[in-house]
Amino acid sequence: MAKKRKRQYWLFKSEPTAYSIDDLVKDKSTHWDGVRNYQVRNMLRDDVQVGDRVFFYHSNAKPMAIVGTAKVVEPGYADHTAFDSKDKHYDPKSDPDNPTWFMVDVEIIQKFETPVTRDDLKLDDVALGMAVMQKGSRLSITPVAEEEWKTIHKLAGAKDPR
DNA sequence: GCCAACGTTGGC
DNA sequence: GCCAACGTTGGC
Repeated sequence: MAKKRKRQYWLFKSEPTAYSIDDLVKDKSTHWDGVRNYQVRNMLRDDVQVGDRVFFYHSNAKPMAIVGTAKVVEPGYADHTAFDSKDKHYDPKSDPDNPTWFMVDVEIIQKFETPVTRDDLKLDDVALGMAVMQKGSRLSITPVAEEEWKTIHKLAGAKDPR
């Protein structure tokens, strides 16, 4: 039997005006579409796997915060919004037979009762080390260490369900 | 292949 | 609203 890959952790950014944690609570699961950055594309295509855990982060928001968690339920596949000329993220250069852009599906685990705000994150040494906290960090998806995953659950006063 | 101009992201 | 930090584009 093949050796089981260890679960990995990620942080996905979204502007709540575009898609918020409440939208995910309502939808239960969603396509994480619209990524148009090659570094992030590579992660969605190659690295993000079913069962991986995801922090949902609100960017450009009041407050900016980690607002909940989700899990990956479908690995990277073609982002069909790139093929739709009416879509905001339409990219005529992406060929359906050899797509440029990828997305994954995620499903809600929990919305934190107490979001962990960016200001909170600054006050914790472990949280402060997260990729999303580094100056100039613009990637909409970044890897998260297991220690960071646990620390943020503590800061949220939340359980980390299996 | 270089790099200046331009556009976008996203914190402050 | 400002602007730093990038990523992308296109002329050369």
